[in-house]
Amino acid sequence: MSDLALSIGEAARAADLPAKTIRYYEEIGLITPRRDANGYRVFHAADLHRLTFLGRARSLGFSIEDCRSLLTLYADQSRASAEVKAIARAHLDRIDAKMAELSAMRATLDTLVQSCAGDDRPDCPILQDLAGEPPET
Amino acid sequence: MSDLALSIGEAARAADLPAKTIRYYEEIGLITPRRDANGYRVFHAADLHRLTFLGRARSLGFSIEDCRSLLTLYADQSRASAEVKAIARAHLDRIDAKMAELSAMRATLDTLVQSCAGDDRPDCPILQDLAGEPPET
DNA sequence: CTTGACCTTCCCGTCACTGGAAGGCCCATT
DNA sequence: AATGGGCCTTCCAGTGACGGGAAGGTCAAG
Repeated sequence: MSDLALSIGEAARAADLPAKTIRYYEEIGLITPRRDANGYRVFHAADLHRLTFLGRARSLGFSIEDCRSLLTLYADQSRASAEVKAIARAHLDRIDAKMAELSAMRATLDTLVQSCAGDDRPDCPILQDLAGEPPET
Repeated sequence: MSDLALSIGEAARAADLPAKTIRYYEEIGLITPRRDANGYRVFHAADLHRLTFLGRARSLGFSIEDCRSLLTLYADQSRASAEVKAIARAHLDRIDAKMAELSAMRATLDTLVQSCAGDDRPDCPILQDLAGEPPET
């Protein structure tokens, strides 16, 4: 039952988000803070709650649209946890795909870096690979 | 000694890059194909070589600016392989950082997904976590 | 009354493209 | 000669999720 009312700067500090990001979230309809008589945004406890929710979800890599869905589900008392889980699992799959991609890049790059002398001579297996020349065996 | 001369569509097929991407690379100065009398771009062997180089470098995740540097080094016969290696190693470090970030997300998400029943009931540890509620022990 | 720290909106830039519109060119068929 | 289809050209706008910065309003302190 607090009558907490914060300015955007205070909300930014409290939610550990840049004020710019908070304005952006309002612009795309993720939050709708009230306005004071002077036009300043006023953030109450519920707004702060949504902001921290967003900060946490974004830090887990959920897209903005995922966040929008998750917030909707969060507010819906009659939700099915299966819906939440489906979003999370889809995101997990994207993460796995990205990691596989990075892992493949990493493996190739690491091999190339290992094989390059890295001195002041011009010979470079990295450039050779990029140029499509077969590696010397 | 071939007098190979390809249109952008042919070059796109040969280099396995979208024509749009090739035009973009020209726009930002990565390639400078000649022009035919009718204004059409004409790609010769050297252009194709640069395009495949770019395709390979991009597929390894190098940024466009990295690619620009790598192409310059490739063309510079008096380069030091150390310069190439430095770019590659910096990129490797970025990949490692990204993978670590994804890995951390993945671990948290996986735990949450595992703990969610995923049925038609509303109770959801994923939402609880996002909302900042401590997990039930 | 001024200073300085806030706040407001608005617009541009990021990165590496992608999509689409409007129009020109070329070859083949009718 | 006209038409059709498939190329090609340029230009403009949008993507995701903000960040930078300008121009100006507001407010409490000194």
